[in-house]
Amino acid sequence: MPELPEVETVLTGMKEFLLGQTIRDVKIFSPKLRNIIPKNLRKVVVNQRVLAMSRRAKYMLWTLENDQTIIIHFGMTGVFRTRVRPNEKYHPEKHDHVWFELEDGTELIYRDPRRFGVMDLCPNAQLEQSCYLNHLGYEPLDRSFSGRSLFDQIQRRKIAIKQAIMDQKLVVGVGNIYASESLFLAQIDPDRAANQLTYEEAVRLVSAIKKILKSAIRAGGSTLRDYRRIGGERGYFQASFSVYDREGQPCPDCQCDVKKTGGIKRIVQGNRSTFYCPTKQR
DNA sequence: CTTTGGGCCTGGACGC
DNA sequence: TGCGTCCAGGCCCAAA
Repeated sequence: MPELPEVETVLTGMKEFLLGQTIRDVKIFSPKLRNIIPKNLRKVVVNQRVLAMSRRAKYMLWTLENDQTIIIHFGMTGVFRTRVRPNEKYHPEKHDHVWFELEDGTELIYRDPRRFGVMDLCPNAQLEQSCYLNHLGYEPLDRSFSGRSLFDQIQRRKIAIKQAIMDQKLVVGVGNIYASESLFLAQIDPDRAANQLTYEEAVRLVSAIKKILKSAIRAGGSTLRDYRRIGGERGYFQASFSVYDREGQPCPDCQCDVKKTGGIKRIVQGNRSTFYCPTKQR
């Protein structure tokens, strides 16, 4: 469950019941995710209050009283679900990896079938220098991420612009879906070399990225397969996709004869699917 | 420095 | 029904 809008939506949902609460217990069922969950997680976390919750890139961060932070990344298929005051004891289901119990009895379960996610600890003071955060680029919704900053960053990049905006060293949080959608809104061909964009195109692209991410957050993210909000609800931004996963269909306000043009095209860039409209995107 | 390709994992859809 | 292949929202790292 991956990109920025999904992480932001889950963060907002989880703040409502986790922020300010004390973690009463933790159990790890399978420590092997992308990295090994630290053995001392339980020891470090139990009886600690969650003082702050935030997001950096696609990472969710829980700041504890003891100046430690829990770092969580959902990989491709990570989800949290809750159980509230269950009558029967919890038995882990397939792919349940970590279980938290809160002071009010709420149980929080991390599930991740493909185990590409991350759960780790880091002292607050070292968080920015940690291997997870130290190389990350601009937050796309920050004012500092502008047409100028993107334009400057891509001057030496010959890769396709679509791959450039998915590079977390440049700008974070933009994954495969929102990269395609942003490039459609900016009317830029995803296969253009990054350093061939004009300044005006960079401005247009940055404003498209911000607009797409904000409206996806308002829609609670996109649910294609695994992603769910904390209460199990689906996001509904997928209903607003212009091009993603719509190969052969007309794009919004399409004036073409789709029988002739073939509609939206799917290409592969860096082993990932890209969807775009060859007529509108140049 | 940048770029490319492989690897990490499981499950679902599809063709035969 | 079963088997093989391909595909999936992310990220890291070695090698060129």
